[in-house]
Amino acid sequence: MPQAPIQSNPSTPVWKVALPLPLPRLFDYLPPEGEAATEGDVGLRVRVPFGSRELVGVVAAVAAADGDSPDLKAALDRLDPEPLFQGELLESLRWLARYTHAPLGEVLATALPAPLRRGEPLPDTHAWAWQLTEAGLTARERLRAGKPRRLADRLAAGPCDEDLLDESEDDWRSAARALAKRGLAERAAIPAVPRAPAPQPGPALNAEQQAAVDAVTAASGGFAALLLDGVTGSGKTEVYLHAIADCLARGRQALVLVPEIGLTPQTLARFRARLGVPVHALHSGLGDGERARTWMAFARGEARVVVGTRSAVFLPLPEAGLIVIDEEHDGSFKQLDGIRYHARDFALVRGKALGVPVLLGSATPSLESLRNAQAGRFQHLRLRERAGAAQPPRVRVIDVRKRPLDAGLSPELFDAIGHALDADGQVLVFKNRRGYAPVLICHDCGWSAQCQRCDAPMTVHGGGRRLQCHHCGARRPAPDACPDCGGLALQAQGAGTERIEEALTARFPDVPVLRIDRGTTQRRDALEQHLARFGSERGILVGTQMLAKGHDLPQLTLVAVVGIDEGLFSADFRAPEKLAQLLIQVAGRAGRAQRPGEVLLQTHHPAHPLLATLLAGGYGAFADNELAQREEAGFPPFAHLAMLRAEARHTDACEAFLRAARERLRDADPSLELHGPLPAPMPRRAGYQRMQLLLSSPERRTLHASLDSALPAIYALPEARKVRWSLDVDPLDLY
DNA sequence: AGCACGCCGACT
DNA sequence: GTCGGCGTGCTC
Repeated sequence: MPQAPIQSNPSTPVWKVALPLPLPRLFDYLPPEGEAATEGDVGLRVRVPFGSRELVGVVAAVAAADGDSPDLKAALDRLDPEPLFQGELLESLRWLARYTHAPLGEVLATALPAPLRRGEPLPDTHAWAWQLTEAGLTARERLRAGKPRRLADRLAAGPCDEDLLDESEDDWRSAARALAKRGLAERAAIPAVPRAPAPQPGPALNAEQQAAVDAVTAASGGFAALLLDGVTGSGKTEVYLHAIADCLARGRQALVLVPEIGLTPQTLARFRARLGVPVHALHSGLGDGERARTWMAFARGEARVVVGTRSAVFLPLPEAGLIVIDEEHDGSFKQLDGIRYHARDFALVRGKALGVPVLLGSATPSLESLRNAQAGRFQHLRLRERAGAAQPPRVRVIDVRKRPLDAGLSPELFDAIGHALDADGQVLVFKNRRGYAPVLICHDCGWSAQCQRCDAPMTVHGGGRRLQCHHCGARRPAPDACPDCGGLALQAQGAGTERIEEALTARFPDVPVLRIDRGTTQRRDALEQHLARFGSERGILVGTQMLAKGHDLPQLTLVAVVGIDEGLFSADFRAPEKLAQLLIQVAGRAGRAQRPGEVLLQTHHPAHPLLATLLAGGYGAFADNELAQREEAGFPPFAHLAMLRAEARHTDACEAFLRAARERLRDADPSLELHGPLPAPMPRRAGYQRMQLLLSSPERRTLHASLDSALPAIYALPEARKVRWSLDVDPLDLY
């Protein structure tokens, strides 16, 4: 039925609703008939008519309607009795919308689990308990000895929480089913109440760890940013666990953010075993329902600890006590599409608003964080000692110039691998390129296999039989003959993990070789399973990024890193930082236990300053040097960047939009540095042409002020409707 | 972002 | 003669 427009009194307050649309404004609605809009409605989820459809939005403000807005429609529904977004979270999300220059409605939608975003009712977060029935109470003593009897005996003392059963009884579920089938026991919903923590003691802390824990404890009760800068194996996690245990003991909630590959069953098990309270996990592998339940359990103050990836930074924390960001330098904290937020930076904003300490840990801190520590904004805590008896690995550079290579591996490397295997050690060969080979070329005419939809060569897979584009996912069989000259001299050029695996298998036929990359290891827990099967026998692991951290491999005695030369000469100003972090992280995998480890770096540029600095002075020396260079060149953290990107079928539409946008920005602030429009480093991707305009300013405020004043005009550009455009504040890649 | 309205090609 | 292509305009 069409909604009749209702004439409203211009001074009556209305709902200003943030809707999940790429439009930078709020929409006015009257509350449903018979209801009044009050200040207490701010943060409420509401269902509203919008054009010919219905949307779920959030009341962002209650105020008089805009004078010039058309006749108002009434909202259809209040979705919750109380506002879902309240207090600190709502204010921090408003900050995020301003900072990313994104519409508030899109930011709020991003912060919600999908079912709540769709307007579904709030999920139950009741805990479940088991109890004996009347029949069970009388029949218990007649039960035969066994698991059901043991469970019944336990329940005779009173109802028992499933979480507690999980911790103390194995296989209680089948016992419970058996009892339930005979009507002796039943499952009942009970209110979820945070349990008093029962922490288990861990290993004794060394002096540096204790000092770090003390610093966090001393900071509790107010905001503080603490950078825990600790070499690999120095026991950062122990510091987190102590700080979290202290937070729990004060009756407060703790949020732990970890990179995508850091959230393993092992990590969770360690947290659970030590903290003695339920530890919630939050990551993309979870179902929608579970994510929504976790969100609500935190909103209701029932849940205490969460270990989660990027999006966990949006959890409500009404009783917050501590935020931890592990591997704070990791790029996966930055979202690359939709709302382009950085979870580490947003966590700092939330910590400040909540008045709780934020602990950022890394063996290889980002240059941004090191700069903040130098400037006194972060407390700098250092862990220099490796915990236990572990020795730092020896690092050796292999000069491969003029050496014959097999799959990119030098004879010296094969020898070193052979020796390590002879000593019953495990070997890791790290190559940051998956597939068989990065390109297929014709040795007769020079043709190479390019993706039809991207400006990129196709990667060779399947031992040379298939071609795959790593940018758009296109696949096709490799041709038998050159499509250009018809010749049969097609060659896979270069080497990826697959080809290295092949070469190693050929060279060491009696040794297991396991390849780990996104091709072999899609699922979250597959890495664990593969490594478990690999065991602690002698063998070779070949892999990408995925192997740089996470799982402990105590038998690893040799780590070889090949293919670092691209990183030494990349155009990306962050390439040296990424490479240094990668080398340190990978090297950290060697010799984590009693056996001393060795790291081999294979390169054509053994005298490169990055390697020299890193080897002589470690990550700290590299970082000092790199910060000086960034300052010299006017790059972050000494300048502040934003990237305006546009994509369209035709490049002229992109260019027209970015030129017009540049004029608006120039008008807003003549001092703003503008670079472009330029073609993106890969100009065509999945059939779309892409261009970009880089904004840079030494002052963050200047950058944001210019964007604030120019963006309304940019939204309104006629050229804007012919492209897909986006703004990325603090871009990580200039791509 | 959707979705409707609106003017030009190959089909029952 | 219609179904449908996606250009463009709007959404309280």
